[in-house]
Amino acid sequence: MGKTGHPGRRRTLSEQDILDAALALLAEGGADAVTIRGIAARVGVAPNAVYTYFPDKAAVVRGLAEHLLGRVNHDRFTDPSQSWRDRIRAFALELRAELLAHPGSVHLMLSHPPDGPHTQAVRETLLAILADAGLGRAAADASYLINTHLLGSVAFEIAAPPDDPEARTTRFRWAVDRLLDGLAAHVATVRVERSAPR
Amino acid sequence: MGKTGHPGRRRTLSEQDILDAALALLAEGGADAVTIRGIAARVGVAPNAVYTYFPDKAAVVRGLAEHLLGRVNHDRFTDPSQSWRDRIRAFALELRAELLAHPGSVHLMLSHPPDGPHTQAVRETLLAILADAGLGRAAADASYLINTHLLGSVAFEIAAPPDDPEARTTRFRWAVDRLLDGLAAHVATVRVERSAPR
DNA sequence: ACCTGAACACCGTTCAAGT
DNA sequence: ACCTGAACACCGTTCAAGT
Repeated sequence: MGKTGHPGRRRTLSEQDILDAALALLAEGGADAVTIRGIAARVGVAPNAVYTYFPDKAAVVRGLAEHLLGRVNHDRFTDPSQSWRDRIRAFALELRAELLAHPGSVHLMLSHPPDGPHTQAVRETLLAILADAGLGRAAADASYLINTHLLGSVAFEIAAPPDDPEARTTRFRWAVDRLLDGLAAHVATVRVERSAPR
Repeated sequence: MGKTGHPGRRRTLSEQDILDAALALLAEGGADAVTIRGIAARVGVAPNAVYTYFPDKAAVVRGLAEHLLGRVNHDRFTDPSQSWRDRIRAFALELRAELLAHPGSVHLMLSHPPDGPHTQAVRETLLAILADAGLGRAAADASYLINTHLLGSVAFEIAAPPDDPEARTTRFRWAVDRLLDGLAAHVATVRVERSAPR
């Protein structure tokens, strides 16, 4: 199906092959190792052949970030039997773990902000939780606050000298709890406004 | 004074000349434009001559970040006549403005975390305010929370498409206020522990 | 000590050409 | 349509040599 064009054409590669190679390079050598030439060498092709699948390096990097965000399981955060605080805590910890597992991914996302379907799915999951929490119109700002803290936090952790990883997790949880306290205080404000609109 | 060594030597450059050139390149072309060869060309010297003043590019970049942090005026944040909330708000807004004025500086700091005297001065100013706020042992974690949010926030703002700058400032202030609410709630907790130690 | 010229080992990207 | 070889315009860094 689809318009495969002429049938006699070679398509030795797929976009996924390229993203897999990029992911492997990211895992082995960090963000600096994610290189068009390195990807090409890893999939056994000339460097410029990569440009058949992606228009430029930025597109490859966005695809890579998308691929990473596609690995998060949303179901655990939409379960309404848990409190919104617990759900956001779990959400933040899961994404942090995913980003920490791929050092350099944060720098890639900060320099080339992704905006594909997986990215939007993650954004909407977070927005749904915040709406459940009762943040109303401020849900978007709260989402921005959490994303911002998450990326900044992981970027710092990767750049900083490797001290005790358990202490870093504790520090991250502490920060998230302060954030949640701040959001909870604002929820109370919103509630007051809503019950006394004038 | 000092040990200038042999008097007949040329010293056409200073470390400051190199940092000034790097700052100009950062202002003109962003983080990617900060390049050893570009700096050398701008100060009128062969590329490898830069290695006489700095051991490698990372050192230049750290020096550049240091230079930027040296521009913040600490006095405005140590004034005890203002509330700690106002002082942290001013601190965050000032640093954000300084970083936004030099697009790319955040990426430089995130990839090469600075640790010179100006960096430490900024850190200690923030710690002092947080100690004033009554955060006690949690001051370090709170400082980390604010730094993390600040850098992540600015990185996001620079990477995102240039929408209304005033709206972005409003969003930033909103986020800082949520953070302060969260910290204030924790101050109350600390106070309770201190007045009832057993 | 400070600077130069030349080189090494890389980059991303483009172009012309082959199938 | 997809791939190759060759090239262009860059990087950071090192080395040997000059003063």
